[in-house]
Amino acid sequence: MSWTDERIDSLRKMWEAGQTASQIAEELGGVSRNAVIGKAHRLGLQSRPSPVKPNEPGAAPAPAPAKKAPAPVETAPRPAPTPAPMAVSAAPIPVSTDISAPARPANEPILRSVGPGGFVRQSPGEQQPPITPAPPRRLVPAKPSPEMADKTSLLELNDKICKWPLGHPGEPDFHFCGDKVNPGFPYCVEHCGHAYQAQLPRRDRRPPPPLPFGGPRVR
DNA sequence: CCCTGATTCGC
DNA sequence: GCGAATCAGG
Repeated sequence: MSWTDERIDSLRKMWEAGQTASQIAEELGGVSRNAVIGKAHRLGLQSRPSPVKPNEPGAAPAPAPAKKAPAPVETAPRPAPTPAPMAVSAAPIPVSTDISAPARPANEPILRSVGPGGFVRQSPGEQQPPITPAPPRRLVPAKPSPEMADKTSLLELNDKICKWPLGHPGEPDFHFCGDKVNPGFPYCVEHCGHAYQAQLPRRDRRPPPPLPFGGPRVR
């Protein structure tokens, strides 16, 4: 594989979006994690918070046992590491379900029970969902933008809507189908047609584009 | 062990 | 320029 303009562009975007080198490599395909890192550096991409970098030039009495190359200690003024702002989407997602909490008479006491371990159970109409679960690390920071307004985000997935991904993780407009699911499946009828074929895929991920012909017969 | 990014250096 | 090998921290 070679670094075509497109691939370099993808690398740039994903790197800047905070994807790990492994993820980028996997996504691009045909390259190793090392290749991605190497390329990123050659491109002059800003290194993101590395697990192994908090270097202070001031005190360096440490022996630093260089086995191979006694590298001349270069204290290049590294630009401030980009803090990679995790945009927590304070999404006021309208959980419109039919379990609409009926307004409880104000004077009626809240019924709670205490479960094993001492935690307090909430009563049915009492769910307070203000706590947005911290998105798993590695997720691309949410970008609250108008373009995303009607896109189904990861956080909005549930059992009733199609989870078919559109676009690629890390790209700004990545989202999910969001249509009503084919009952019993995670996708809508249309995408079930894509997901379930005569035989499920092997270990591969993306056969379609880069195969002029020669690959397994694709309809 | 796993993961991460950084660096080196032969090609 | 490329990337495997290696390093080193979490």
